[in-house]
Amino acid sequence: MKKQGYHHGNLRQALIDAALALITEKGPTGFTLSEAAKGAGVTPAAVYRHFEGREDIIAAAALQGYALFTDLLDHAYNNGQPSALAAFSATGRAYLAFARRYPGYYIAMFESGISVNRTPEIAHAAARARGVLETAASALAARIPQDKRPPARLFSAHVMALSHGVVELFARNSPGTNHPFDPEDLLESGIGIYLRGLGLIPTDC
Amino acid sequence: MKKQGYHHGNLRQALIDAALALITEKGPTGFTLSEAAKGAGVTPAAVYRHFEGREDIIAAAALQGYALFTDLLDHAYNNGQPSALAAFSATGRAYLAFARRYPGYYIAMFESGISVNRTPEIAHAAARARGVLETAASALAARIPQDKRPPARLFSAHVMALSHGVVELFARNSPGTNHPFDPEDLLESGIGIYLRGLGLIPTDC
DNA sequence: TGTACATCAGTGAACGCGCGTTCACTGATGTAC
DNA sequence: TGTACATCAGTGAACGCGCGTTCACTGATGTAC
Repeated sequence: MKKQGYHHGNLRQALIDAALALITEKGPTGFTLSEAAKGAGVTPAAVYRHFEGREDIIAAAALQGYALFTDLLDHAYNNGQPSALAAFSATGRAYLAFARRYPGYYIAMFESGISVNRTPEIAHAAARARGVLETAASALAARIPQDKRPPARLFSAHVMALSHGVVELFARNSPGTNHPFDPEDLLESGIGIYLRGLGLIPTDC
Repeated sequence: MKKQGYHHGNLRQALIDAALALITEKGPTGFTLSEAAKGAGVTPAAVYRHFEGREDIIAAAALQGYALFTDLLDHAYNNGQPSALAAFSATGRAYLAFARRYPGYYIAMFESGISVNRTPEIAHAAARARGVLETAASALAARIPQDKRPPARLFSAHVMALSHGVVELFARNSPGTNHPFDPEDLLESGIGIYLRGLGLIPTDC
């Protein structure tokens, strides 16, 4: 937050950061253009030098979020090392870790009402993130006999749904709600059981 | 919508219905007290005869939603008949069916920002719904050898998370988004693989 | 059955507020000569 | 190095709007006698 006089320096990013802070603190509804401007130490009118309007700020935040998300997933995937299974699990954990470490981005991406199809850029960024999960799923699927192999997209969709559900239902600290399970454990055990169901983890039957 | 003159008859329910319609159409943000009043054919001020304010309407809708949700889940569970497994699967399907048939209720319950702990009534209603899923999970868990049986709450949480994730990521028709999978198939296959992982459906290993 | 009256669900005008957005402007910066 | 000027990122005042909420009110309903 280095602000020296009339010109801001990097107002665009400062506005996105302010928006993320507001979203994190008060939910997607609690974000207004005016307040984001105030957060960045600037008049509401100045916002229009960098964004088309209120929604455009959230969209920009979501776009950044998808890029970061992809990076984290990709880093967790680690080119499928040390094993397809370990890499896949790590990717699942990274999903939850992202949601917990960057709630503002997560909300902008999934809860703000911004459609992935708002701009081609966002659609592309979201597709890249999905791509990482599907790559991880493919590598893992290769270990299942071809005739009983489910489409990789199907089970990456399962893992996405499970992860998203865990985030939304169990990783949001609604005041007063005390969840009986640690979200990380919940996701880990859920994916474990699921992978056993696919025959990718040995059962003792 | 039978409105005969000065007195409305059942304004309270009419307001809830108007709120649900608005929420369904425009999302949780697109709901305003004034517009709900207009939808019910009444002055905004009249709302205060029945509700404490804007949020109170959503809370009332959510409460009704939880009651209906519980009924549907309970009906699908059907006292565990014809089998624990079939009853459990039916309950999972009912989760998704509720979200698709009553999107307004679903949004009020899960996406509106209304906390389950807002009132004891809502908390209780939500707990009842969860109770049905846990009962179904318990009956099923009884078929797993006791020493390797996971807590019923754990795997009912898994199924809730998977179901919720499927609803949020794949059952919302964001304009322009074309999902490769039918949500019902996605949930069904996901639960199937999961149950196989628990050893509740025979594998051929 | 008819009248007086209490109850209560609605009206409609008014309010203050913060919002998003616009506009003509001005101060700072960087560049050409 | 110094000056003139173009560029552009910000200001600040103003706007119209719809919001939630309040208030004194009034019309409709139901009940006591």
